Amino acid sequence: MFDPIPSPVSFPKLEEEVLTFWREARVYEQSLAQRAGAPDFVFYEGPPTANGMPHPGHCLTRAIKDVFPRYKTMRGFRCERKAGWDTHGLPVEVEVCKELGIHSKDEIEAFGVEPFIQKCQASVWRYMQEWRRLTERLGFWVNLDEAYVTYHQSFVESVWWSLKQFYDRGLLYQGHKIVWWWAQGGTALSAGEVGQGYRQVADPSVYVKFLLVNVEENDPLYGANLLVWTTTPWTLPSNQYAAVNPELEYALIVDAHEGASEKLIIATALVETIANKLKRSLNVVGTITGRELLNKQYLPPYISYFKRAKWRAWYVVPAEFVTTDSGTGIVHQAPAFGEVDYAVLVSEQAAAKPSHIPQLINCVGPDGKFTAEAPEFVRGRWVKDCDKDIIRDLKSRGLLYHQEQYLHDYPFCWRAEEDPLIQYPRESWFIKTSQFVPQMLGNNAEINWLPEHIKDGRFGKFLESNVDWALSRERYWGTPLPIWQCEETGKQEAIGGYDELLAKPGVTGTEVWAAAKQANPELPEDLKVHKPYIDAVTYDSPFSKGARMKRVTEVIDCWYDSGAMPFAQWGYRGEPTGSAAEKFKSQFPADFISEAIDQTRGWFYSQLAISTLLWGEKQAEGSRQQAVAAPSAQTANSQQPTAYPHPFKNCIVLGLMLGEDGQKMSKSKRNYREPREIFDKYGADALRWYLFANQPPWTSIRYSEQAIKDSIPEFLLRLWNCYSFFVIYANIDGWKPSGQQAAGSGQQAEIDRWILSELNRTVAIVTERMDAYDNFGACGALTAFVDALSNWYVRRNRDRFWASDKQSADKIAAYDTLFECLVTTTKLIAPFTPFLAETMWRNLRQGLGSEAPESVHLCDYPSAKPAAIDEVLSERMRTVRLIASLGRNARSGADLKVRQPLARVEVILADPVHQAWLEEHAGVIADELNVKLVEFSQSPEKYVDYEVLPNFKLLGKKLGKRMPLVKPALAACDGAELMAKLKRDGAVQVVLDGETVELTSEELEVRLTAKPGWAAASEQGVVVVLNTELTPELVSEGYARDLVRVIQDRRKELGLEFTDRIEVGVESNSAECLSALNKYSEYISAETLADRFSIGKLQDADSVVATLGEHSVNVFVRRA
RNA sequence: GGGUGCGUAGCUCAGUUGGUUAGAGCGCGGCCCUGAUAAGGCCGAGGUCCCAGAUUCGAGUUCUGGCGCACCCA
Repeated sequence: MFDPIPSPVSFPKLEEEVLTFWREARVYEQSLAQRAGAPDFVFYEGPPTANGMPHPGHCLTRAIKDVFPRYKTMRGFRCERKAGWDTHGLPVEVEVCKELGIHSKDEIEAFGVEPFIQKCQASVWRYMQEWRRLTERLGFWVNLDEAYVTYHQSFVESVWWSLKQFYDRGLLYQGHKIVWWWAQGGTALSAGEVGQGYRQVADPSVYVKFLLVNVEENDPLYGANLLVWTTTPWTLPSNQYAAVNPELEYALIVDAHEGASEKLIIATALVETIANKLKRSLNVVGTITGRELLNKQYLPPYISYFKRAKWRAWYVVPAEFVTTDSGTGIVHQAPAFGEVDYAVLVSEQAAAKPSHIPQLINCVGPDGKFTAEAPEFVRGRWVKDCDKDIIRDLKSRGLLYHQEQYLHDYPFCWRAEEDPLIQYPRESWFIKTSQFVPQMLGNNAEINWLPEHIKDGRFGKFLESNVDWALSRERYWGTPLPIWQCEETGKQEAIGGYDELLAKPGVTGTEVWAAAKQANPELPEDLKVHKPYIDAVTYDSPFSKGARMKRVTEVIDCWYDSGAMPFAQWGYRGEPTGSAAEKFKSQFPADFISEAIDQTRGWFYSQLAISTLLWGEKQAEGSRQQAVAAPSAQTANSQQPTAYPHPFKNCIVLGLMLGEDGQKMSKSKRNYREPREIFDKYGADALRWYLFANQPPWTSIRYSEQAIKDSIPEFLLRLWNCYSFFVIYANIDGWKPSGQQAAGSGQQAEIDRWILSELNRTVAIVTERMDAYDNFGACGALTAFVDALSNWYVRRNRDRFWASDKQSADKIAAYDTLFECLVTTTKLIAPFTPFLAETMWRNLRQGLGSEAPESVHLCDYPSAKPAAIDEVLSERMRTVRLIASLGRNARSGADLKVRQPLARVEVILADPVHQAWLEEHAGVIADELNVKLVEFSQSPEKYVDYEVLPNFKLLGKKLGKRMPLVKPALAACDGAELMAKLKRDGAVQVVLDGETVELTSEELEVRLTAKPGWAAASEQGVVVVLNTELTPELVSEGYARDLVRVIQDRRKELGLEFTDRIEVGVESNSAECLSALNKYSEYISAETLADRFSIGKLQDADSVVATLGEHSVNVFVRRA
């Protein structure tokens, strides 16, 4: 006996039961233990930040991360799934600041770094429970209990180890970086934060004259001014260069107005635009190329306020970014306040002699106020407030040529809305990733990206434009940068671990941590490698006697943490042996990772960059490349290079999930539902199936509650109904599996052979698709199979299950077949909808004997039996289904409902190849269409027109340009004649361009259409014609079928069991009708399990009124 | 401004190496079937496959240029 199926089914409730079972039976652990010694399938969890509530978009990520490991496990691999948490970074600090009601770094310092980071550590887990719950409830199997955590000491030390490798190889250096700077708060903002703060504002746009100097008197440029454009007047005191595009043409103009005359240089293309602005004409007296302007010196607007050393400034430099879209074609350059400007300085520095390297001109302090080097009238003032005064000053000195307002988007601080951000140079630590672009590209080339365009598209392009990784952050809660610096000489060294630090000579400062721990024993040990405790640890400088080594103050970008997880999750520090080394080696590189597309520059990059720099490429036989990680003297335990790709081989890049309104998901807009609500209402499987089956995972997906809901009837419920049907009747009949699979003998019913063929075809497709990481394709095959099972196999075979002889071989074969289909399907769907699969399995396995695993997730994935696949049979059955469909279509057109039996249908096939087989199976068609006779017409001309069409695909190559002539030439012939000739000779001749061409039947396609006037339907070379004549016998039988239906409805209404016997009575004014029913009383009784069928009232039974044809009938039903 | 991706039915999306009648689901209207079924089937309305060029005998599909949207970068 199988357990009876609850009705109506509640998937969420079943899922909760499954969760309990998984937990209690430790099924995940078993699934791993079972694969001990099996080949590893390596999965990396990209660490989420448990610093916000999870939303449906996270469900997609977590579902995709689940389905492939489950699949691979069932396919025989061992797939450990170590969870991870990303715990460092500014977002955590901001959360804590919010809680404390503070904003700036000063306020954090005032609060105290020590309690601050303690709060950060405690705050990281704010939403942990939600994340755990989501993970578990979604059915994402991952080892949460042994998750890696980026603030843990072992993780931090692993990161230090890798940074030490880079430092020792000269890949970690200090430099400047232009950042978006919140001057009032004294902090840089990340790109994401900057993006949040853009607002449209009007800024002054000024055209300023820079007089060319050191020009010969006879030079046409003598006395000329560069007309320079800027929208940030406050940067003019820090002017360093003027940039032109060497490829552009510039005009020397003479502007005479108000009695004066001045010589100006502007881009030729902009002369007219500027003249229009001034509302006067400008006289072009000569032209000069941008290239010729290079290196010309000019007088900067505020020269006297900056003390220049021996290096050069204030001359014309080339810059490709200069365009004629706006301005003057000459751009003021203040490298301190713009990333592109800064790049110009860097290239000038590179070109300069070592003794004359230009330095950055910057007369603004980190507080956003002008310094002593600035003109006196702005000193000490906030730069943005000085725009007007500077403009006034320029005007009074005759340097201002033109001024206007300029509308543009400008970023403000998202935490202090009134504070505009400025670009500002900060000292920063960099990793020299740009040196490794070829290696990173080589590594990338070997990765299997899904979708493929990521490789050479977004990700590849990003790698090509690689700039050095700005690693450091002037913040508090992050992995401390492990560089200690000599306070005397400034010399530095990297430290690769806490123990290494403690082993240094003359170490002091550890007592700071010890004291803190004593004061608060609850403090996690992990904090001792964090600020401020680690900063307190100093040691004797090897560089200068008596000096101390102190740590630099920075922490690192938390993206580095995430990218280091392939080794840091095990705390691996390059040891050749030991447990961390073993774990690392067996779990590197990953076979599979997945995140959304926003991780292109995030985790995908951080992993690839770190891995490529650390391990390079193993040299293949005859490889053209040197391994990049060649061991050097300083890195004695440097790692062996690894073959590309690493650290991941296959990566599914998910699309972003949008809210119900197509906008970004946002809590405030309420454009999505909390995952928990979805689980309670529809269940995790419904959500998972929606995510897997509705679209390829990389398309951006619009959250749709309706679509989640729809996945229940479309797939889950349809399968469930097949399963439910099986259990109901198997229990009624006391069926027990024979232990043998459905018989493969010649005796096997064709339809059984058919569904098993479909089943095996499905298995083949699903495994092939899943091996290619295509869950969408796999789901499509599963949907098609469940449809075939439900809407053809089960429906067509109900009679076999209802047969009264419980031991009939045919009945048992039907059970065997359906059982095999269900068991196999259950395993097939297990990775996708693990809960439904488990529920079905736990019941069905009772038919499999005691050896059957207790969980479907402990089973091996089915493999296709090629011998069971019969493509010809598939095609034949498709034709049967097509005929049935056309027959119903024809009935509908003739207004003849299916319950009305008809005498005959005629079927006409354009291609008779399967006709003989179909004739043998005419019974199925007759039954489906409720007709007495199915004929395959030999003389169909009276019903159909033939249309002979060319097979374009085949003929296109053969005929080329004559192709368009074929269709009209064929249409001009009589279709029936062509058809006859084709049948006889296998080919026909047509004349094209005066030339006779022979076309074989293979090169032609014959279409049939029903002639008008018949109850007929046609499609794809098949016509079905109904005989619509109704005899009194047929009408009577129709009444009987109608009545059966009424009685069945009534049984349901009365809540009778499937097996209950009943008594039936009917009364009617129509003697004709009653006699018709009486004639079919045996049929009616058999169909409805009636012990007695009588004309007249039944006592103790309410009647229902039914309409049979024209007649009204009272029907009585009661339990026998 | 640059890069990447996407524009197919009212909505959500499929559409294989180019092949001549462009599909599915939902929704809408009508009908049918059903003692496993919260299902299922049939019919109907609904499409300038974003636009324009090019290649080709033939383009939703390939190429070029626009337009629109999204994301990333500036």
